[in-house]
Amino acid sequence: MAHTQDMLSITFAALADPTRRAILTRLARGEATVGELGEPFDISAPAISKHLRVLEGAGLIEREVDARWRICRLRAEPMHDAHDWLEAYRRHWEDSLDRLVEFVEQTHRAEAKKPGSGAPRVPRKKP
Amino acid sequence: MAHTQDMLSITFAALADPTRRAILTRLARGEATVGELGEPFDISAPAISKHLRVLEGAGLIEREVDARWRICRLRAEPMHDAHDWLEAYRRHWEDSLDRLVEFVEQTHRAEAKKPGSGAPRVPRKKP
DNA sequence: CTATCGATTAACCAAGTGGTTAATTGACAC
DNA sequence: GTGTCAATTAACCACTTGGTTAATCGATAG
Repeated sequence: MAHTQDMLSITFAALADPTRRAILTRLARGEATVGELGEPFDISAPAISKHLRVLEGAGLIEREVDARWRICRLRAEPMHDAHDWLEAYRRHWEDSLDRLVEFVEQTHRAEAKKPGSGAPRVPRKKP
Repeated sequence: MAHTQDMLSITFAALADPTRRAILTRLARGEATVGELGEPFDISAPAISKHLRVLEGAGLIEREVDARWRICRLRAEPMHDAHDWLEAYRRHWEDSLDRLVEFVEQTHRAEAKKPGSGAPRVPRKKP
C-alpha cells in the first residue's frame, strides 16, 4: 500500500503528528538546528531525525549543512494546498455553526427548565 | 504509540488518505449509503467500512441506521480546526510566493540568454 | 421459514510508523 | 592523531494501517 502517495496525502500525514506540528510551529519563529528543534521533546535524537525526514519528504522543511550543524527552515507551500483543499468545505462547517446558533436561540427563547436529557445535539436542517 | 491522540492529529490522519478524502468529497454533495460511497472504488466492502470508521472516529462523518442501510453524512467541524491551524502559516507561504514573483521579475528583467543550470530555485529573502 | 441483501466483524497479512540503543560519519579543537 | 560533538544510519521492536477473505447480523422479500 501507500506506493507513490499523492502530495496531499503526504502533507496531511506529515501534519498528523503533534511532535512534527510542534517542530513546524517552532520553525515558524525562525530557522533552527536539529539539536535546538529536539531539545523541547523527551525523545532521542534519532527519533527527531526521523520526524525531520518525514517533514522534508513532505517538502515542509529544508535542511542546509553548516559545518557540523544542519540548520532547518520552514517551507510552508504544501500547507497552502492542504489549506485550499479544506477551504472547499468551509460552507459545510459554517452551515453547522448556523444550525448550532439557531438551536441555542430556540432553546433560549423557550426558556423552560427542562432538565435536558443529554448533550445538546445540533438539530438537522433536513428539508 | 499513538495512545490517546489529540483531535488535530486524528483529523489530519483521517485526511491523509485519498480514498477517505474522495469519500468526504462525495459526501459534500449530499448524504449517501455505504454502498453508494464504496461503488467508485475498486476495494472490498470491509475496506470501505474501515475507512468510514476512521472518518467517524475523527468526527468527520456520522452514520444513521435506516432499515438495512447506513446513511452517512458529512460533519465538517473538525476540518475547521485543521483549517485554522494551517491558517497560522499563511504568511509563510505568501512570503514564499512573494519571493517567487520577485525572482521571476528579476529573471525577466535581465533577459540574457543564460541556458540556466537547473530548476529555478526560489531565492531566499534572508534579512 | 428461507433466501437474500447491506453492512459489519473476525482473523489474518504485508508494510509503515514512532520509538529505542548502538554504531557511524564529518567537522572542529587540542 | 585523538577526542568530541552534531547528526544520521542501522538494526530492532511494538503497534497501527490498509487491504484481504470468510463469517455474521438484521431487515426485507418470497
